[in-house]
Amino acid sequence: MTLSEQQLSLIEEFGVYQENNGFQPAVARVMGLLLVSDRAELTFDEISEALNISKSATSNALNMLLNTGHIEYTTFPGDRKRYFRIKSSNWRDLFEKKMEDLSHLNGLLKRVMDVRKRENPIYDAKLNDFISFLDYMKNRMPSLIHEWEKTRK
Amino acid sequence: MTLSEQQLSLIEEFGVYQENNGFQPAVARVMGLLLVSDRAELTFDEISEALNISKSATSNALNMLLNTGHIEYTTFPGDRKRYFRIKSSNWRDLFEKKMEDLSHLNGLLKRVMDVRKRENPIYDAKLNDFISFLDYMKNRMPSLIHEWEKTRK
DNA sequence: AATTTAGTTCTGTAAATTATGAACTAATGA
DNA sequence: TCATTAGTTCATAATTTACAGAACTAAATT
Repeated sequence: MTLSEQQLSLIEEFGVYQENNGFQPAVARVMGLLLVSDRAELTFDEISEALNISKSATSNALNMLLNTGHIEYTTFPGDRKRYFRIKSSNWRDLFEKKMEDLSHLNGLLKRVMDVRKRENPIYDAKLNDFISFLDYMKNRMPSLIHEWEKTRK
Repeated sequence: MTLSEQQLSLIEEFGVYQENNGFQPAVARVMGLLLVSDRAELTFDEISEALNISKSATSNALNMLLNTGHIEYTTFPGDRKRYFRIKSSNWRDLFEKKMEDLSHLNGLLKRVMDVRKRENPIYDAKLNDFISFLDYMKNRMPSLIHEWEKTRK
């Protein structure tokens, strides 16, 4: 399997992006490779060779991605290899994780408001604003998604 | 300055949350402390003592947060100390960063679609869907924010 | 039965991160 | 003038992480 310059640099850029989302470097590169490769499904050895990472790193990365539900694999009769691919259903999950993350933040901020006893309540107004903003966004999400789905048909 | 059990554990939880957003542990704790403390403004030594971190770690954390615009300070005549507080304007920025991050992702995904030559275009449909979904969300954001502002008045 | 294949698991370690403590500075106060 | 205050800077120590390489396993193939 050969990768173009563009594919290689996109793997790196996507890799860095996913490192910032908490993935290990090699794990993030595997995701990038499965995303940009011309073939949707790649074997263990193809991944290891394309990214120039050891078998142990490859094994670790693939198992991590399998456990977290980011990839899956198929097999073919009479072929012991597994063919790994990105779980396409996971795109929407990625968005939802960001939203859940904001929800988590909002939970923390609400507890902040409960816990602290500010002598000067001026500082509370802005924080309350933000909390209500996040609540509003969260409430609007389902209808937004619904509206988008309508535009698709 | 004394902190309740609740405040202490909230500092830790918020700290972990911000570590996942790429902040150093001590930096994340300083943000947490400034957020939950009863007084909105704290001095260098109060921060250092409350969190039990060295002066150098405190200095590093405060300068980092000042440089990135997360905190600011006031001074008072005849008092050499600086009084640090969270920049309240930064709440909305936090949300915007998440949105920009999704925008960055979408840019990468569009390039993925350009670069790869999938023999089986079935895998492309889902990705295209997600790209269009992110575009839709981005376009709707300004009006959503506007709507929220109206509910506030 | 021996070899190959498709991985996994187990050390070891290089590199990066994060914090400490000690020495320093620059301004203020006694 | 000497001490104190409010920090900063630097060298270094302690962790953490991330991966390589070698040894291993379990199934299939020869």
